[in-house]
Amino acid sequence: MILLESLVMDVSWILDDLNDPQRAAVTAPLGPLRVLAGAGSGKTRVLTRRIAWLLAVENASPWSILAVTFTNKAAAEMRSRVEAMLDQPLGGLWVGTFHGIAHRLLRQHWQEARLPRAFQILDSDDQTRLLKRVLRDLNVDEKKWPPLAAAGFINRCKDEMQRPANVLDDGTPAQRQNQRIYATYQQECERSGLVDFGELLLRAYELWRDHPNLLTHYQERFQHVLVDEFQDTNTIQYQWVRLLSGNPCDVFIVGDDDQCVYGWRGSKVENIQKFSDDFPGAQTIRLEQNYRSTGVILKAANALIANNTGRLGKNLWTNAGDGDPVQIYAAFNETDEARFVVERIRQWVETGGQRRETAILYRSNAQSRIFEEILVGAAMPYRIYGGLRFFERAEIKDALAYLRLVANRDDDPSFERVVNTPPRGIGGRTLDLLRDTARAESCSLWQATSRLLGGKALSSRAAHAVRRFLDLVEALDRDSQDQPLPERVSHVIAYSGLQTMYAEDKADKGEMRAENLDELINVSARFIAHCDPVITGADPAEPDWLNTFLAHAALESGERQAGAGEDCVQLMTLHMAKGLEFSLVFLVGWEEGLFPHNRSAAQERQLEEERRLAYVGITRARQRVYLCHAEQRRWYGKETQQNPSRFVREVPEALTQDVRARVNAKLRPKAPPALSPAAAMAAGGLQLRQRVHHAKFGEGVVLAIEGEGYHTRAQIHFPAAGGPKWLVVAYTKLDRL
DNA sequence: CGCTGCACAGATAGT
DNA sequence: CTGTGCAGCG
Repeated sequence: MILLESLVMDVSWILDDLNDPQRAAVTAPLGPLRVLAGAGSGKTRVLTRRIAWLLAVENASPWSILAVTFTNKAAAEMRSRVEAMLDQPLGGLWVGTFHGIAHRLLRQHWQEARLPRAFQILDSDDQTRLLKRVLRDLNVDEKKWPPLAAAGFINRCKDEMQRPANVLDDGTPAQRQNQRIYATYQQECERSGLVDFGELLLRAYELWRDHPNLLTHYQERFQHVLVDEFQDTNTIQYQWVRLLSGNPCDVFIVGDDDQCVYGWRGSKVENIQKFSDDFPGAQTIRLEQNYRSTGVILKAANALIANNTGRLGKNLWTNAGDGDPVQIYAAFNETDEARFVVERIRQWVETGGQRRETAILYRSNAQSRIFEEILVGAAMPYRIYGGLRFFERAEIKDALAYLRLVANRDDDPSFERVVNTPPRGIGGRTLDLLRDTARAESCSLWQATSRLLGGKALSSRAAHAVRRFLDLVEALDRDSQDQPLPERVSHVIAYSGLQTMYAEDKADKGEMRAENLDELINVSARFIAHCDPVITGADPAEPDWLNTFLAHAALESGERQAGAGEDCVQLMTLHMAKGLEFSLVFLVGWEEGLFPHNRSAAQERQLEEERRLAYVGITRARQRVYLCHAEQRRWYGKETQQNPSRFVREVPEALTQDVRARVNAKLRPKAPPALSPAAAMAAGGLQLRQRVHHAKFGEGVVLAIEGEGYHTRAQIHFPAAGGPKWLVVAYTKLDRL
């Protein structure tokens, strides 16, 4: 094989730095291939090299390759890596998420998919809002049938490729009710030209299933299909890949069953396990050498994941030495935990480490708050990923709703969202009438409103207000039609009255919201500048920028790149951290109830998924990992006692080291020594901005004081000692200057 | 109709 | 603690 290659051409640039199994995967003969790639074993590298191999050695056209990833970020990175490697843009190459690719197909074949040309995408928030309305229409009590539960049911159905008609009737009233809600919701979506995330996949699947000529076209075109993170595919994604891969097929899938953490979204770890059954002749290659972590980190991760059953099994190993033990820190409470972490990062930076090489990983976003607070206090640059994203902000959704109405008048959720935003005198009564009419005539709210305006049903005052709204949207459309997108966005924000409404809102966040609206204009301008119509599915000849942008807003989480270049501590959920690596990793909140989460601990299947998440967390670390848990934590505003997570115990003791809580131990409330009068005076007498002297740190200034009595801590900036320090006042001798 | 204030429930993860 | 829903007043 090697000999043959050297005769044909020099392929060392593709294969040089690969180990044997990696090379075997990259150069494998065409046909179904499964690569089981452990954490840190060079998975992404193998995928990108395989694409390069197909292009350079197998003479594949970029046109014939489809690569699927799970996040937009991963897709963008893969494309740029391959393009960099081959030193040329590869326009014909399709790289994207399942949702992105499905969307592109539906835009291109909207007629065959029986969708209106300007169909819009519902994000989960939109979906829940729409469901609330559906539940009201069906007279279902929201208390008994939470909209979120209904959304869960519908999404599960779609993930399992079930239309309302083929939902299994198990005879329970609950199932019937859910089915009824699903059917009504679906009708509403159809009428409004709306497609939710699950629908994107299901429609794309049905598009091919019901149009054999289209399917054949794509089967012939995509000779080579590559799927990353295959362990996270759900039923419909799996079937979609099967449908696309004709026979013979070249399907190259990469995944790690131990990193399947999206079961809640319908992903099936079985998919990667049964691949070899469904794709005859499939070969399997295991990548087991880890290039990322120390021996101790790998052993810890291996020991933990060994508690799971039904794994495909692999044995991760490394050439690297053992390295430091896993550090375990038992914090008093969440504040102590955060202080400890930030202090250790400060030490890391002090000894020459980079902040961007450190990560704080938590189970749920709510945990980020306290870290943010402490990081701000320590003046340490940080970046939080996830949380409330740009396109999810209320003011942005308002603006997008106007834009969506401009694109498609029948978009009922958008209509409802802004019909009275800013307030123009359209209240609940009027809206009820509009809804009833729409329902009675099976038409959209927009159409119902137009009809009502022709009759006498509306009071003259309501009719006037409603007419103003319709005229406004028509005018927004007409007056901005010939403008480029950013001007259009700007026009809509200004003339809809949103800009004024938020600018005049003196309450807490008005000003920031007005700024965000301005930012939306910039975002749309950047979108035009950087968007590749080929990637987003726009018709390159005559892109419908408005629709393309609206789809982008729904599909792309819209995290802001600002500050990405700065050297920042990285904060994110364990889920988001999958695929990333850091030198120093803090895994925080390892407490029963929090991680594993309460709702997952009862069921073995879910517990195993939590364990895989723990595995993902540990294997993110190159050099050193900390497991932190707090004994007490504020939850829902009240203090709760917490026990260490079982996952802490599942790391063998021989690999761990307990961090002795020095200063922090003294803070524990257990039998606190009586506060001496002198200490009380010392604590009470300290003031902000006061200048003090410390025997070791020299002169300093008090930046912050918190706690009271015995617990009082002060943050004091000591220039001579290199920055601010938190001191327990009762234990510190400070001279006031 | 629109606003304010109060009661209440609710938070795992993300395309 | 925070966002949402609903009642009651201006």
